[in-house]
Amino acid sequence: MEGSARPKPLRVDAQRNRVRVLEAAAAVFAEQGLSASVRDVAARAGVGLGTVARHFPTKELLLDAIVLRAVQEEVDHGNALAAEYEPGRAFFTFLSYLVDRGNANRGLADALTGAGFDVEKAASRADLDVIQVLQRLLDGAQATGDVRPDVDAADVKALVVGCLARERRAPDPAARTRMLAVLRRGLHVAGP
Amino acid sequence: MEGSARPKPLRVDAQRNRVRVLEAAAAVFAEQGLSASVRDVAARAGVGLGTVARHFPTKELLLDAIVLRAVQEEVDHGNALAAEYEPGRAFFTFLSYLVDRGNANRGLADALTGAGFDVEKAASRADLDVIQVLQRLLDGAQATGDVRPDVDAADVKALVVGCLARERRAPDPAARTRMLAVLRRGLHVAGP
DNA sequence: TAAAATACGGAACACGTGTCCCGCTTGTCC
DNA sequence: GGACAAGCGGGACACGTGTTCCGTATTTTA
Repeated sequence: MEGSARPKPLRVDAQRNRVRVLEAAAAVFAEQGLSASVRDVAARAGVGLGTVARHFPTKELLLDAIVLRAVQEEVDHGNALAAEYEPGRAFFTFLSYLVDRGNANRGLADALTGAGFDVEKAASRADLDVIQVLQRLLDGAQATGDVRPDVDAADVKALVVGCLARERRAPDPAARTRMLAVLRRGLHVAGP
Repeated sequence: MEGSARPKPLRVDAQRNRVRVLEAAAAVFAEQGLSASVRDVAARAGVGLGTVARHFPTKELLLDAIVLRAVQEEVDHGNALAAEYEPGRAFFTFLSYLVDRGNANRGLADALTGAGFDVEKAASRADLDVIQVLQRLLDGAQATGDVRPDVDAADVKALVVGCLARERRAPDPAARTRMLAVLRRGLHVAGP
């Protein structure tokens, strides 16, 4: 009830360019992070600056379009995990998933960190949604005694940010495994 | 063999201004992070832009002066801990110290993260020194079996960055304690 | 196919920031 | 105390980046 109820449909070339801009923006932000310039996006899309600006009058709106879509995928994945696995496994699998995604996409890592993009402000839903899903999975894992009860979702998010910081320069799957193992162990409830 | 062997000693007002600039820079970078502007530093010091630029021709040199000094303190503290406590305690105390410092000084947190300052490049000694001390303390704690043997200093540094990310918006001593507890537990060797 | 509406490209502008420069001031030395 | 060197302030410049604007090109519609 939004994209189809517009007063006037976009011209075909405008539709095509909009898609191109979105694809280019996704690629550029994934590679360079959210501080990449709008010029880079326009060049990658093969369009002029004005075209980008018309579809997304402000860089923040362009970031919203990209980041919100990606975050929605994360939220969906988190909910799917919650439905499929028992709480503890769902939670820790989601952690691993977040780390993988953040390492593969610098823009997402930036969004999680809050670098160059105030997630809580304009695109408020974005970060909060990740936090909310994280909280939901965390609640489940804490209820079953799989995770120590004192930590909250913001703690977990920060730990994920730490994992992303590890591979910022040189990707290293072994390090990723180690970091996640430390998190797993650190978050587990103290044994008897 | 450096500050006193200059061809000509600085004029007294130049010496005074140099100190003022350094103090202002330390304060501004601590508050705003390393991306704070040189103009802010000059204004805080009560001097003109030219004065800052003469003493530190480039922002990078100014950052070096501030960051290297602060990092040196951290290194010294780490070495003192190594001398005073047994390895495990020295290591975990140093972690706590790094987190406290990073939370109290946004510039140091930026330096640790590598935000707005390529520590490994010009001021190479800076970050590497923290890494080295961390590695030294870590080696000791691993030798005594206090810390799991697979992690390296870069892993630990990244985890500290994660702790700093937690309090970036709103300082929260309770969260800090929790995060450090998670780290402690996560880094401990697996029990029998 | 011709007229009107719509979109395009990229130059121009605004703004923040690091760096450079020069006329004036202040400290130093005889 | 006067001459000269050294330092000072802050305006000017260079540069990157987000945003705006308008003459031209393309699509839509009658």
